[in-house]
Amino acid sequence: MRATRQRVRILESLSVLCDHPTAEQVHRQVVATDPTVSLGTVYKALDSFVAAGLITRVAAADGAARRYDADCSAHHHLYCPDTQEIIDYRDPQLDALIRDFFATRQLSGFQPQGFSLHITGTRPRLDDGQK
Amino acid sequence: MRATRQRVRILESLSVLCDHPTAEQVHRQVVATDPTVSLGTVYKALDSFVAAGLITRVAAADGAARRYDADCSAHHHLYCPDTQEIIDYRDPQLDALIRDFFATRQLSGFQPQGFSLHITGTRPRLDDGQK
DNA sequence: GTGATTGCAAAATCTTTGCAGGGAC
DNA sequence: GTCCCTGCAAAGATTTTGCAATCAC
Repeated sequence: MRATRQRVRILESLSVLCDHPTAEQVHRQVVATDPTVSLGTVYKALDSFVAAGLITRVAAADGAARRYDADCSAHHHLYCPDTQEIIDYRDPQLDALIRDFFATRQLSGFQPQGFSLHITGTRPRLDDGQK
Repeated sequence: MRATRQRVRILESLSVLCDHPTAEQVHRQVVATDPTVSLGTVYKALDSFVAAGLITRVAAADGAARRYDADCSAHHHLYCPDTQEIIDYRDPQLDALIRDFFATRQLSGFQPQGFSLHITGTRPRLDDGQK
């Protein structure tokens, strides 16, 4: 994959936007440092990144726009319907628990490759270092 | 909520479409039995149903359109990126496992209300009664 | 030089909205 | 009768696409 100026800027912006931005939000961030980058390019670049496995699309139940997640390490999501916030949640113990569960319980015909737990709840304030 | 002809038809269609249809697919199904129902009405009715808790929106990572799930009982999703299929997966043991986990581990500031596990994998063929 | 990538703008999708008329209660 | 709901069509929002020019390699 070619390292064009635009793509580098977009990747930079993704790391700045540590939440789960929409394509539009990524574009706004990119334009702040490089006003010539077009929204179409952002869409194309994000597609490329997803195809390359650099980022993932987040499954947002509500809200119209798709969102992207710059962080590809396995993690889970806390979702607050009130604020539309999506917060990363990491917990190795939880991962192990689920992984062990599927190790013993075969899903016939389905080969699990990964999983992500979406936890819905209210008033997210992860004021400890949980994130 | 008023039980209009259109809404009844839409609910019927949702139960026929046991997978996770888009608004467009619901509309096609409804029109098959009642050609006068408009797409706009389908959107409005689906919104009402979601607000009333009768159905939920499914978090589809890929694909442009939102999808709806007529089944509100707690369940998980098997997702195959190749076929874009979303398959319901139910497992009380898994539910208990996760519920117990969060019972002991408090997320500070976040009050979990529900959860859903999204399992990504390949070639789903749940040829047993797992579904 | 070659082929992937960009910018632009138009098109295609998907969803929401406004409003007058109609139906459920 | 009242107020919510419908149909329609237009608007809005989001995403994709085509193509000539440009850039990374």
